[in-house]
Amino acid sequence: MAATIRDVARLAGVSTSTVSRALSVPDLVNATTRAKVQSAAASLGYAPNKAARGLITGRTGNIGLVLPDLANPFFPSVVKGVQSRARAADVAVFVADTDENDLAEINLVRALAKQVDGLILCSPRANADELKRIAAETTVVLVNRLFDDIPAVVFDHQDGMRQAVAHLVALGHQRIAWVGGPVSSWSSEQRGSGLAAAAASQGVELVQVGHFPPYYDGGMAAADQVVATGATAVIAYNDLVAFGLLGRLHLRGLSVPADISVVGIDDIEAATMVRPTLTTVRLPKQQAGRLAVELLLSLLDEAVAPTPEPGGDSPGSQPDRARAEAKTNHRSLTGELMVRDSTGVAAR
Amino acid sequence: MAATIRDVARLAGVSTSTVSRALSVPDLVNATTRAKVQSAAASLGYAPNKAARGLITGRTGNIGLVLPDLANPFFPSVVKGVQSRARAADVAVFVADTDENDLAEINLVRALAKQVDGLILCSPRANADELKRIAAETTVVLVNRLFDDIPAVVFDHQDGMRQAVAHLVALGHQRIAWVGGPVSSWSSEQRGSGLAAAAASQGVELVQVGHFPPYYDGGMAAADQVVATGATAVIAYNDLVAFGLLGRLHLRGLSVPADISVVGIDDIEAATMVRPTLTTVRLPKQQAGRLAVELLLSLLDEAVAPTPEPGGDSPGSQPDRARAEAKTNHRSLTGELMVRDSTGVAAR
DNA sequence: GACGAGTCTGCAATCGGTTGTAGTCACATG
DNA sequence: CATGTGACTACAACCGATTGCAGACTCGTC
Repeated sequence: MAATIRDVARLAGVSTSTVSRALSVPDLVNATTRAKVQSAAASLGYAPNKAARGLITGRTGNIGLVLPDLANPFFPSVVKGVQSRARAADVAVFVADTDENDLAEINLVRALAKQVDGLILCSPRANADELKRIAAETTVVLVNRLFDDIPAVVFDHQDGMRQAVAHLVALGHQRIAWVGGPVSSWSSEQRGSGLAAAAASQGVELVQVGHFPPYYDGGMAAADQVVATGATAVIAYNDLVAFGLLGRLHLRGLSVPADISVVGIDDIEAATMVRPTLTTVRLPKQQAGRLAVELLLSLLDEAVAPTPEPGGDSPGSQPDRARAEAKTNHRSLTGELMVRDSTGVAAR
Repeated sequence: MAATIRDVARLAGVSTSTVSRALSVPDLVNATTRAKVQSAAASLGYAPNKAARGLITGRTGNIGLVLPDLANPFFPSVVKGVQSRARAADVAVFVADTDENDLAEINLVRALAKQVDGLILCSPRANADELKRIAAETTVVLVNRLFDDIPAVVFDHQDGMRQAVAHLVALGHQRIAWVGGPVSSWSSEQRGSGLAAAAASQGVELVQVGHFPPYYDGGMAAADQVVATGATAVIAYNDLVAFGLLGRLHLRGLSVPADISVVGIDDIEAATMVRPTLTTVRLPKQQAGRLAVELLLSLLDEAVAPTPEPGGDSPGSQPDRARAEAKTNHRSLTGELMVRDSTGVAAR
């Protein structure tokens, strides 16, 4: 069906090796030969077979993207970022949805790992040991999770939470509820501790109302507990949970923000579609996706053209530099508070 | 790194061909040999290299899924359906988002086509000629679009629109507005004509207010024209557009459903998160995805073990049966009206 | 005990590329 | 004119699997 390198070679009157070189390392072949080959290739619409190339080079030109739940609008944004960047580098992206299931997650990772050059794990639920093992046998970039020295792109939750708390404090809130996400979620932990720090430094009370599924229903389930805390403002693990809070609060006849202020995290598109529109911390999701790809690609390049063995000739020297280098594999993106209608001056 | 077939062969004390057969066509090898091979393979954690296999078999074990916009929650649902079914068949899925851009669409298709066994095109925007060409050079299944004999999974918009109109008629609405989607959208056309038919047969007036982008902003833009028509009810191209209508109507101080009823199409999750909750036609999105994969896989099987040439021995005979067979490549799924708070008895 | 039939297994070619190595050729130099 | 040099290009092995074909082996039968 498709043209092979042999077809091109025949048409150009050269050998297949010359074709291969003319197309991948043009400097190695004579200019006139190169031109012949290139025009032959063009006229046949030749494109090298990725599988065949991968067989010999050991690289597939594909990457994998594993995430918990495509139905959560947070993730499609990341996917878009990943795709746009990957496309520019001419690599294709396998996308896999784990349905928030950590078992499915490691199975998918295992299955994908063999077909890709590297993997991007977005908000992985896997535990530390599994993560460690995965990273040991595959090139991996984490998004929205930090673990050891595994390269990662994360959001600066400390800062995001600080912004949210500052906003609420300015509105007079003194007692803020926090609706946590899944226990296995790194970002939930980060957001929680970021909040705790922010609340402490800004002199307000923070009360956690537990862990809830990161869906609308999770927010519904949390709402009554939030009300019971007597807090005048609540920060939700993510926007979906915030929506659930809004829904249940409305059912109970409580008015937002008059009776209670609600803050989300993520800034998914729907945040401006609900009423009241949702005050939330916007995370640069697409950018995270793009950065993750860049990080991954640079790691892959590095692997093929390895930098001099760290400490190879002078073992133990410059440990600080080594650590600093490792640090550069962690990119932190800051969020931005979007103030909308769901927050107002504290009740009472 | 990973174990190859040679490693297994060595460990089992047989040749690579025996290993290959023992694992793929077990009947061909002696039971004891087979057991030896299988345990060797298991102990090495052997899994055949897909690229190498693909090289000789011509099949990659991958499929591609192309869709207009992952940010529209309609599509992630389809993706989920596709993935769950594909995973069961051990095929991996490339996902590509075209950003509603028909040019990007054909480029992506072209790029993907070489790396996959088949393609699922979801709500493709490509025109007829391009579609024809694509289908000619790749195994393709369409979702949410019908064209010629290309295998497809579609939704029965006739019926969905009939349900929506019946609901509105029962509420006393006599003049219904229709907010169309993109002009290049097949489903918009279908929904429009389905509506026209339903309105005619049920004796109510239908007024189209043009074509709008399938986003929240499209609904915002359409709302004022809808109001100007004097219609007491409006059906939107999809839920996102309906949300936009709700938003703009609210801004204008109109109350839904007291002043005007709003109906969406899709039933994305957010339909129950907005206020008022949205009456909408639920489309079985995941099922569509699953069916599309099944259709695609069966077509691929067929291609490898082709059925007797249609009309080969008795040309021209049984044209009806042939046509009926072609028809079986079109699956139609019916939607279901979800009545919620955005529809009520007609104003006045 | 030899031969035929029937099973099973191994050899080797093949898929479409890449790449180390050896060979060709033109040219310049002694 | 013979030889050395450098710049290209062709040959062939190889990546990891699959598969047609032929050889080996077992067993039953005459």
